[in-house]
Amino acid sequence: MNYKETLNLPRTDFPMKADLALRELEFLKFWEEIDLYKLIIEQNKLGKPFILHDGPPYANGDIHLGTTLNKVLKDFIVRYNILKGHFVPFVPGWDCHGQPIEYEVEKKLRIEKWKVNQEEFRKKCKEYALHFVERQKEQFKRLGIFGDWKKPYLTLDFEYEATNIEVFGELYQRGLIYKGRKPIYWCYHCETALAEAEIEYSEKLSPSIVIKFPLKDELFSGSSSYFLIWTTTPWTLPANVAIALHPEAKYQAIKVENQIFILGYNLVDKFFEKYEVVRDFKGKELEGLHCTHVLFEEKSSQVILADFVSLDEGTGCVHIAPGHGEEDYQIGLKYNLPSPMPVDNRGYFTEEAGKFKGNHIYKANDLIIDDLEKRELLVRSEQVTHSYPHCWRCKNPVIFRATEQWFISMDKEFNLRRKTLQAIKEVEWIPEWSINRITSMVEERPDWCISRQRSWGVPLPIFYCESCGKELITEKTIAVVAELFRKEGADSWFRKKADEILSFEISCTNCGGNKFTKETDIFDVWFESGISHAAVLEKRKELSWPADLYVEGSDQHRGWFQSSLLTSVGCKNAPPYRTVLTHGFVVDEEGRKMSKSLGNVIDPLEVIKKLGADILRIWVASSDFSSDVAVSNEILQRLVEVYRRIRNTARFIIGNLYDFDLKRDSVLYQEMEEIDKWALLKINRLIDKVDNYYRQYRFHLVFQSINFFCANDLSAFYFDVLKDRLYTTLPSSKERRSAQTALLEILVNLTKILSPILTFTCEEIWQHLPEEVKEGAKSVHLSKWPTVNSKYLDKVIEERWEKLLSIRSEVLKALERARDHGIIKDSLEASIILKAEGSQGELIQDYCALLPTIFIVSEVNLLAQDADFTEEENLNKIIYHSETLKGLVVMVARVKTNKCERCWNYRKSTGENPQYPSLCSECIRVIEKLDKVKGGS
RNA sequence: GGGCCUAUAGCUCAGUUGGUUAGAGCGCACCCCUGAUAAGGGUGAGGUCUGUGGUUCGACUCCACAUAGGCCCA
Repeated sequence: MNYKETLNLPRTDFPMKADLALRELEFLKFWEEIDLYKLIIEQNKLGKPFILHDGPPYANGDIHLGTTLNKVLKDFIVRYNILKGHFVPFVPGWDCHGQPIEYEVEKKLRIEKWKVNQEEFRKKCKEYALHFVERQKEQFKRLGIFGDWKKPYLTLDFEYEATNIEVFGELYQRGLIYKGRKPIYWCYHCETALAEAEIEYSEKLSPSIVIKFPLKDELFSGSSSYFLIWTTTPWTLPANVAIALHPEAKYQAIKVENQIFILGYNLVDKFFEKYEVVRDFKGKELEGLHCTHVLFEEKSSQVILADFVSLDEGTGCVHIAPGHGEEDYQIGLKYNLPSPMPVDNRGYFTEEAGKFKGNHIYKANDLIIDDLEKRELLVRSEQVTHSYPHCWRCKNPVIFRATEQWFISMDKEFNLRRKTLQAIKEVEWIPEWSINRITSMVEERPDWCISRQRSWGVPLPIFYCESCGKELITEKTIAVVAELFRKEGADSWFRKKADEILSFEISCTNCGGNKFTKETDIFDVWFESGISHAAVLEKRKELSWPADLYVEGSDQHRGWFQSSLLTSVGCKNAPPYRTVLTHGFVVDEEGRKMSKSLGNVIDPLEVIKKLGADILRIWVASSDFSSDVAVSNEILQRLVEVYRRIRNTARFIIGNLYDFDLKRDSVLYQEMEEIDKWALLKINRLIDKVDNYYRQYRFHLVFQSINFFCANDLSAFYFDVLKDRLYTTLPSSKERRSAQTALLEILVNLTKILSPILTFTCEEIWQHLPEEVKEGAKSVHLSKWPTVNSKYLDKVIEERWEKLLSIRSEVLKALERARDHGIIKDSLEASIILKAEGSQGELIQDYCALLPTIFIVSEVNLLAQDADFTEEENLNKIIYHSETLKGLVVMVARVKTNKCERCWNYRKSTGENPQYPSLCSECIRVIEKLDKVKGGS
């Protein structure tokens, strides 16, 4: 007779195979249909607001694992807070302006920027940006990211563009904005500024000269002294203002034919064969000396110190022209040096270059060398070929040239630096080292250059007087431009003439003129994204300023964290965020960064197609994001296994609830089996633990704890033990209903606490749960975080079962030995006798009746206190002395009773009833009752 | 070259204020089950805690240096 049909085996249509790539799409559709975002926002509108402000990714290309990591982390936080009942509007954003898009548009459309008008070009840029906004939006949605995708913020929104103007105006009012000079790449042929990406390096032939700067100060009596410097750009010498030495490096003064030369100690032999050493110096001992300018005797050049000076090439003494180099410029700021700029747009020397005026710089090279030779200041002159930046367009060599730029001052009266450093202290930075990083960056950063000579961005709202050139920035002009941008967008700046914009009575504060021109520069895109707190948090009614949280990669200490902070402190004297959370970068399994050349790039879109978004989400959840996060195919494969375990845990429960009706069948806590109480205790401990981990943003611990619970507490123990009761007892028996009551509660809670991570799978589980437990939530994401039921936290049960479990693990070891010796195969074939002392013995005594269930064996007996095992060689039994539990001895033998065909236990009663020769008495009782039920119906 | 960060089993992570034989999940090997079945259970093998010095009665833990890697600068 086949008794299988009399068992209550699990039944479910919840598939074992996830098929995430396909199934996830259904849930996306479902969420879309019910407009989940709106429902959640509506449901939590009275909750405490939690504002996580999204940093805008650049609208260029598809998402990668870096953006995936960032958005998924944010999503965990957002969803956890939603479950906690908070009001969590999440408005995603995109950074839409800037040079990379300009570059791509030029390249892709093969249009030459200077041949189309600016408006046309900007239109193309806009199309390009919007195209990628849409693409990335779909990709983020596919990842299961919760957010207001219907109304994201874009830095090219009119309102957003207008806010740039307002913030600029505010900063200007407060005296933070000034016009200064800064060297940038400049092509004299195209007469334009160039961005980093528009530079190509190629070989160039240049003069290479070593010259001597006469020392003015008397250092060594009797002889004239000189600093030796080396340069490959003689044309920059007219702009020389200083000579830089390395502060810690060793320098030497040497005497050659009554002239004294000062240069790097280890470089002397490169220049001189015969010499006499006069003295050694450290670079810093020479600071503050003055030399006569090599070209203009009336000018001087001072000796300064700079860490960037190298003693590996040249002379160890570096010619400094702040107008012609980034490093020179920076050090010039530090020493407050002038930055003469005697070169015009076309590469010709101006008045400022005195006798070289009117000459093109490359022609002037020769003139300068001649001049130096005439005045006996030239030591060596030759030609070298070296790698040099060229214009990508016209292929001519570019120059570094200081031009007028707009800056935000760090140290003027307002003292932005000091205020920002103060503001940093008011913010919580996670992890802790993050505060050091931002602090030292703000301490050391130079003034912020906010102007760019490009087209794709928001113009600086500045007018210039046509007659005297003075800039015009007033409250009124700012308001007018802001209003214009709000209505027509920044494009209007390029469309309209200055007097069309300034359609009211206004005159120059300097000369009274009333004709104006417009500024052609645009804002640095970091300024644009840096004002998002003003353009988004302050302007959108569902949001508020400051944000509770910013979450970005560690590179943003220099980027968005800082640009946001500076604009916020500049306008409001306060930081735009309460907490800043930083994450690391995505690297491969060896810790190397992802790059095409290393061939270790993993595309999230491919992973989604193959494995599903939930696997990527698990990847994020399993990693400690505070440092770099590794990914590889092996890592993803491991995660698939982990996923399966969790999925099957849920499936097992669902399958065992097929006949459970919560209202009809649930068992009161106090009437439950003790092991079921233990299971409820465990899930509640887990809820509490995981709650704390979520709050601390320690998602990998959330995930580990849940994983451990599923694998260890449930699958390996609770479920395994439960099967007998679930399958073999009468369907409506209290024991079985007790188990089902616990199982349902476990699954409901598990699903909720896991839903911020496994968004899709938890929704799938939710759809398989009975309505009564959902409290009306048609999506798991509309449910509430479970409250820990303190009634379940029974310490006595907890301690007792911890001990029982440790005994169990010893018994399992003994069973394994018995298996090795061929005494048993299935653990139900085992009969166990335990010997234990003291409290352990008492515990075993108390639970003796339950132990066969817990151990999944057929018989367990306790050896009398004074008795002992006879340790004779016996092939039919195993005696195992526990190493970890003192005094515990486990004897395993094969049962002598017969196997019940239905429940598979070996029992004395099996076969006693001739009517059911293969069943035990317990199964007979169940069968007869089942028959009665069947017969009656 | 500078600032900040990271380094524990094949993979992902724990490891409380320095204190016994360094833990877990996954993977792997072997075994069991075939009533969670393209599932489930058990046992086990894996670690000079990146290296070298130092502090200490005692260091995975504290200090210094080095190596490898990451981010940001130069």
